[in-house]
Amino acid sequence: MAKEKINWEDEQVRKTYRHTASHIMAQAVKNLWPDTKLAIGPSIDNGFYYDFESEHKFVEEDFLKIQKEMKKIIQANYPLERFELPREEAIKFMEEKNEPYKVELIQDLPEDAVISFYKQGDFTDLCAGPHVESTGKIKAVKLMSVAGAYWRGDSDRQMLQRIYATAFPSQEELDEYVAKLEEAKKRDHRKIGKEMDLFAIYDEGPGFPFFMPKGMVIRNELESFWKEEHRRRGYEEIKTPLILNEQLWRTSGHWDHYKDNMYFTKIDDEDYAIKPMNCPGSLLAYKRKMWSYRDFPVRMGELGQVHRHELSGALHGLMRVRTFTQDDAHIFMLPEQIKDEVQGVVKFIDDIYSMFGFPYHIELSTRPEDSMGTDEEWEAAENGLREAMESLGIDYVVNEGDGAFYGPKLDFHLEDSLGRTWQCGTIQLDMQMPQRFDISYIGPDGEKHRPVMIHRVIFGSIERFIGILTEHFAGKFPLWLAPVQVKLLTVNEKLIPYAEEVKAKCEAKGLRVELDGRNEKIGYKIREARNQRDSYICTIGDREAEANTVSVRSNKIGDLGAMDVDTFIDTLVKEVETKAIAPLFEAKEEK
RNA sequence: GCUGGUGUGGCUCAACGGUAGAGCAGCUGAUUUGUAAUCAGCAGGUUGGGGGUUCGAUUCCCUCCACCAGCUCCA
Repeated sequence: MAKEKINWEDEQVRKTYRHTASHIMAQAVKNLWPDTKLAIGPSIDNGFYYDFESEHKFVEEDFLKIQKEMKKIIQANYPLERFELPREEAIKFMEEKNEPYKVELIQDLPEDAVISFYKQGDFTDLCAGPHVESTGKIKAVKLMSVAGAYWRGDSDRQMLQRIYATAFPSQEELDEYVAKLEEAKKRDHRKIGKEMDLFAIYDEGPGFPFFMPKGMVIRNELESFWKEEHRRRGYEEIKTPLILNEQLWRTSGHWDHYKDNMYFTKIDDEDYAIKPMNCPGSLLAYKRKMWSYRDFPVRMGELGQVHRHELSGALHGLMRVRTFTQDDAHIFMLPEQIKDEVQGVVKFIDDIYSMFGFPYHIELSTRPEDSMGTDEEWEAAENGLREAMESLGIDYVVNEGDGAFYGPKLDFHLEDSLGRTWQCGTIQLDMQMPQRFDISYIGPDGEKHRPVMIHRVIFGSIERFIGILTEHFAGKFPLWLAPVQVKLLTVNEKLIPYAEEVKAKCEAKGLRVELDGRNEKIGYKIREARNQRDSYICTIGDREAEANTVSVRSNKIGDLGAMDVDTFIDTLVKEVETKAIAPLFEAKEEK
C-alpha cells in the first residue's frame, strides 16, 4: 500500500498540518453555528486552537458533533486554494462575510503586506499559509478543551471562546498522545502532594500553602543544600523583615509600580507593607556601612519569604501561590564586573538544573511599559545581559516587554508534567534601585560611586521548585530529598527486634527510615509503601534475620533482591552524599 | 480579575424534588502473615457558605467562596 510519508519530526510539517486542521475546525464550527465570528487559529506546541465569538456557548458535549462535521470536510477532500487580494478588496471581502476580527487583522497588517487567503470548499480564511494540499490529508483530530481567551491577548478587550484541539497523522499516534497526557496528569504535583502528604492548601488561605512533615523534609534539604552551595560561591546570608514601612516602598518604586500586588497593614497608625520582594530590605542592609571597591562583588543571599496578591484565577498548586520563599541574592558590584557576575550566575543555575536533569530554556525579558529609568539605562542593562549570554554562547529567546519594572532580566524556564513552562531562575540587572536608595562605594580615586546591582534566584521559589521536582520525578525524589529513604517491613511480629536493629543502623548513618511492624500481610504493607513512593522498601523475614540481610525494592528500578545490611546502608549513604538522581544499585535482571 | 466547568464524610466516587450510599483510610476485635489490598464489626456527612422557590431541596434559581482548564499576570 502506498502510504504517503509525513516527516512528523519536522516542526514545520507538524505546524502546517495542524494549521490546516484548525481551518477545518473553523469551517465545521461555521457550518454548525453560522453566526460564529472567526478570530485566529494558529497551531501550537501539541496541537492547535481557534478563537471564536459566538452566541452559542461551546461545551464539551459539542465536541463530538464538531468532530463529526470535521470528518465530513476531511472526506470531501477539498483542495486548499490560495489567492491574494489587494488591501481594500480584502477588507471588503471580510466585511461582506461579516467577520469583524478578520477586518481588524487586515487593517493592522503593514501597508506593503501580501494579503493572502486560503479557500477550502465554501470556506475561506485569511491566512499567510502554508497548508497541506487538501483537507483529506488530515487523518486524526481530537477536540481537547474550551476556554476563554482575550481578543489579541488584551484583558481590556472582548473575551472569545477558544477551542483547543490536536491532530496527528494517524489514529494510533493520536491515541498514544492522549494516553501520554493521561499519564502526565498522574504526575501532577497537586495530586502527588496530596497522596504523599507533602503539602496542602485550604479554603482558609487560597494561595497560602501548608507544608506537612514530609514536605518539610524536602524543603529543609533543599535549603541546606542551597546554603552550602552559596557559602562555597562566596555569598553571605542575611534575613530581612517581612513587614517594613510604606516610605521604604515609595523609595523603592514598588508603591508606584507594584502596589496592586501588595498587602498592607497599619502599626501604631503608621502605614506598613508586607514585602512582595526582598530587594529593598537588602538595600537597607547594604547601607549599614561604607563599602570599598575592594569589597566587590558583595553577594548577599536571603531565603526571603514574600507575599504577593496574585489574581485568584492565576493560582496553581505550589506553582503560583500568594506567599513563597525566594532563594534570593543581591549582588553589588562595579560596572566592569557585570559580565563575569552574570556569567557566574548563569553557570550556577545551569549547575543546579543539570544536577536534576531538568531541561530548561532562557528568555531575555526587556523593558515593560510600566517601568522606571531612562532608555539609555535600560539599553545598557539589556546589553549587559546580552553580552554575558553571547560570550557564553548560550541560546535564548527574547521576551519583549516582560522585564521587571526596575530592570531587564534573564529568565530560566522549567517544564511541568504537561509541558507548561514556569519561570524559576532569574537574573535581573538593576540600574534603578541603587540610585533610588542612593547607595555608594568608595572607588580607588577616593570618591563615592554608584554600584551596579543584580537580583537573582536559582530555584526561583522553593515552592515552585518543589512543584517542578515533584512532577519531574513523579514523586520518586532523588534519595537525598526523599522524605522516606528506607521503609522496613516485617513479615511477622517476631521479626521486629531485628528490624529495630536495622532501623538503628540506618539512623546512625543519618538515613530517614520508617519501620512498619504492623500485624498485616506483607503484600498489604508493600502496596502502601509503594503508594507512598518510599525510596527503598525492605522486606524482613526469617531468611533476612538469619543472614543479616534485607530484601530490597527500589522505587525507581524495582526489585534488587537480598543484600547485606551494611552494604545496603553504605550504598545508600553514598547515594545521598553524591546527590545521585538514580540508585547506585544495578537493576536486577528481569526474570 | 475574565470565560467556561466543578464543589457530597480524611481520600476516590454514587444517588435523588421527599430529609444521603459505597470503597479506601480511621477505630475495635480476630488473623502472625514472604513481595501491590485477610476477615468481621464500629464510627464518620446539617451534600462549600448565605439567600430564594417549594408542603418539602443536597437535588431548581440567585449570590458569595474555593477548585479545575485557559486567558491576563508572574518566582
